[in-house]
Amino acid sequence: MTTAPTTPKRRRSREETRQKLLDAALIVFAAHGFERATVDEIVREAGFSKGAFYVHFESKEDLFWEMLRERIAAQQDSLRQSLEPGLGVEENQRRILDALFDTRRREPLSPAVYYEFTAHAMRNDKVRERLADFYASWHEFVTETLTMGRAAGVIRDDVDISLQASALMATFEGAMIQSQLAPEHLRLSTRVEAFAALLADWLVRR
Amino acid sequence: MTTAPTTPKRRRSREETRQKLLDAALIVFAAHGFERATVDEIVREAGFSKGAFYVHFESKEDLFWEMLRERIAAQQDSLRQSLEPGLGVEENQRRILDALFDTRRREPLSPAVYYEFTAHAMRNDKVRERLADFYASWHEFVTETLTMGRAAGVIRDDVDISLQASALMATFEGAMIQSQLAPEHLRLSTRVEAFAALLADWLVRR
DNA sequence: ATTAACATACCGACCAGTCAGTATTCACTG
DNA sequence: CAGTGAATACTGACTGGTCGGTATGTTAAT
Repeated sequence: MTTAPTTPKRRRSREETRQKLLDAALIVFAAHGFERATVDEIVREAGFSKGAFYVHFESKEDLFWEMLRERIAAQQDSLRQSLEPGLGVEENQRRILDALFDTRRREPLSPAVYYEFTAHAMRNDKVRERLADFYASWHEFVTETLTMGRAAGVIRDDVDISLQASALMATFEGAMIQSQLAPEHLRLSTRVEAFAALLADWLVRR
Repeated sequence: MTTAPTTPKRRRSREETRQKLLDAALIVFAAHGFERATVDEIVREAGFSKGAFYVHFESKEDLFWEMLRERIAAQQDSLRQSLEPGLGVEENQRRILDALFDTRRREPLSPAVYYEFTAHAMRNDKVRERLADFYASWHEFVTETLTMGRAAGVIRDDVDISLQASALMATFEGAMIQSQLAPEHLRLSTRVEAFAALLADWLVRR
């Protein structure tokens, strides 16, 4: 009697290869961005040949979508885990903002990659619509979180919650750009606390 | 006796060519972005040959900087003109926010071009530093405007003004991204007024 | 005749995607 | 269990095309 039937060797190998390609893609995209990253470098990094790539993915963009899906899911999971609804008002508010910044700071894919692809999406309707779905899922996530905050009496409830979520997301995106781009003396990454305080002042019930 | 000595024909022709190339570049960059825009298409659009291009510009990136400088100056001029310090509080606040959105909406260079180049800058220190200078000039502009608003008693003055300017810029950048990217039901461009009201609520003295 | 302004042909590098071939594993048979 | 053919996973040389930049030629003003 053998051990419980595992997935066949073939199949396991296939999935391993796919995952290695995804991992390599994460590294290469982070280093060079979407346009400049080459399939050749991705497969070299993964230790495979070009042919292997096109067995697993239709195109470079196809691969990118897969990677994006994985990353966004991971980010949302990370955020969900850092929210503890049982804590006090002050503490919870701080946690939300800290978690927002921390999660993005730890992200292996640099903000530049997201912005580059966003720019790409702005020019291509098909791509834009697909990326908009991801954006919508973020919006939903933020709205849910704000709803929890309102229920706990932490978040102000005198404005439209969807608009509130949009505004929070907009502010956050902009802050991320600044943290990457702005000259040192204006950089917010070095004073996240101050910025978080501003955001809090805006969001919090008063 | 001839008429007053104008600039020599040679020279005038040279400057005209340069300007035509810049105009064509604006169109082509807007259509395809920085990476995908080709020098060939720019010169075709301008009605010249490739040789002419490299007489006037060192490289594609060189041309882009020139264009960026021109566009940002134009935007700031446009904003400056729409601010009339003599008006009432409510009216002036509305004008500031409207002007912000309007100016960017009318901009011939699409937001995508800025984001793509920003992403490019995030990966290259030399480029980043140079783009950061432009960012700093925007920050200075916004700070000056806020200072005027404070003097008029319109803008709240209980937070650091530099941070306030950064936050306003961040929010605005994010809103622009959303207006290009978000799905229709979340798009802010169709409800700028609501967003402006949120921003105002945050900025305005209370 | 000289020179500035521009034209044209070209180069070398790059790169996404293809395809015919190879090595490895699996399924089946006797 | 050995043997065998077929399917699978992957290889890597190749293609067709693109594009930034250059070298050299041509024209017209001075």
